[in-house]
Amino acid sequence: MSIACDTCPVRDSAACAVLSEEERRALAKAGSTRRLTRGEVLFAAGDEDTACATLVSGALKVSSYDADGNERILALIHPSGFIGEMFSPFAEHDVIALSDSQLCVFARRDMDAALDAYPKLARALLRRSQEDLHQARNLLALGAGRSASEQVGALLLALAQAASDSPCHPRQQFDLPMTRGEMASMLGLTIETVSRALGSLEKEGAIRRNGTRGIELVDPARMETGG
Amino acid sequence: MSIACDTCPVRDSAACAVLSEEERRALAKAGSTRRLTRGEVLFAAGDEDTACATLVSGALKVSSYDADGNERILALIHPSGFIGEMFSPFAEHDVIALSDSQLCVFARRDMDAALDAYPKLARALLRRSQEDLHQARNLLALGAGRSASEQVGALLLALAQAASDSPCHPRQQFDLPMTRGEMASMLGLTIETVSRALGSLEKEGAIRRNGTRGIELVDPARMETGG
DNA sequence: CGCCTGTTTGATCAGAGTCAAAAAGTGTGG
DNA sequence: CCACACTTTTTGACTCTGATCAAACAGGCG
Repeated sequence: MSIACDTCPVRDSAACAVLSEEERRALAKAGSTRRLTRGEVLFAAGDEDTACATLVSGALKVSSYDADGNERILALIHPSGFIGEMFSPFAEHDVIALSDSQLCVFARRDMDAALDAYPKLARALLRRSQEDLHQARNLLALGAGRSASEQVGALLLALAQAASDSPCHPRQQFDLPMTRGEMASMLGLTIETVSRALGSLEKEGAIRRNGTRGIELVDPARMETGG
Repeated sequence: MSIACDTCPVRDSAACAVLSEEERRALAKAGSTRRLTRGEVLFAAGDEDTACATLVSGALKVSSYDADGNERILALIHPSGFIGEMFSPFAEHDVIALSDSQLCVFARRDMDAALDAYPKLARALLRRSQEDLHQARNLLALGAGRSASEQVGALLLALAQAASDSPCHPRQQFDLPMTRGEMASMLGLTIETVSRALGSLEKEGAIRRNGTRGIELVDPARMETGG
């Protein structure tokens, strides 16, 4: 099924943006759109019918689970992000919708052919992959030495950044795209600790809360010296 | 200065292995070899004269530093690994030799041209980049929920894996390529905790130690249920 | 309204951090 | 080869942050 590239909200920022109109149309023929509701699984770890996708709207999480079944969130995927195994014979991690999402999905075989046909595309994906790598490493660095409150503060900053339209200024008011439990499993903390951290950040005036999900950044600098 | 690809120990496993003899020779003309001794800095965070390199022998670490100057190791690079910024205008993290190392270095401009000239190379680098991404995420997952001893055990397993010639069996006897402090900063622990963890792993018969650096895996299964 | 899920708050506990000092390696020059 | 200085590792005693257990609270939705 063909995709409406003309009205695609990420047509200028996704990997396929490097293609010409004609090339893009050809690629779109091979792809199909898919909608997910919150909690739906896009890929499950171990899947062998590997595919890949560009996220058009919504948000995804990449998760793994420890021996006791506790989730650990390894990455968030935002619109225009690319996800999926191009080389491993099976999916390494679960990919699940954090909110209702819309994707542009390709069979691996077709994406493989596209890589051969359009060298520009391979380069664009390489670029994305390296950015993802930096994100993953930044998430690693985020945990280093910092206290629980500092970690939560840093996560809020990152989420504010992701919620922003402009590429370098965070939004000062936004809604959390995830539950406390999901924040906890991104940081390796517990729900209670995250909740307390948000409480103390608010008490010392770094943020203001609006209901359970609404966040307003009041004094971002103060979050990095968290109590 | 041209490189002796004919005798290169990673000629079949590095990214350039996908090139033909002739293509490889042409690429080698643009590269130069470099030797580093333990502790030498290959790239420093913020560097603008970005370059990239394939590691021929030895080992590298990718590090960042928190506000107090404490190191956090984000990744290890092993022979045939590729390192360097291809797209970011400056280096994001420090890259430092863990042991005496030998590299094959390319100016970004030349590597860029090579990507255009040899689409196969772009694909090979994409593959490597995705593998690095998985490594980084696995390192993230490694910290989840586990106790200090379990984390140290898992790190030993990963290092045994890396020290092995065969791609899927860990070596049961090997030398640690890093100090206790470096192990600690990979895991976000302290030197003392790492030392104690090694002590208890030995006491309960999971490993045997040979001097400060020598490790023998006795009962790998037991490490994952660490005490 | 009552049920269910998600969040907050409180009290207690344990694992890892910190500070301090002894022990084991490593390298140097006599 | 040994004596010495220096670094790295180990061990010990104590502290503190964040996990755990438990219960109250808030919001959605049938």
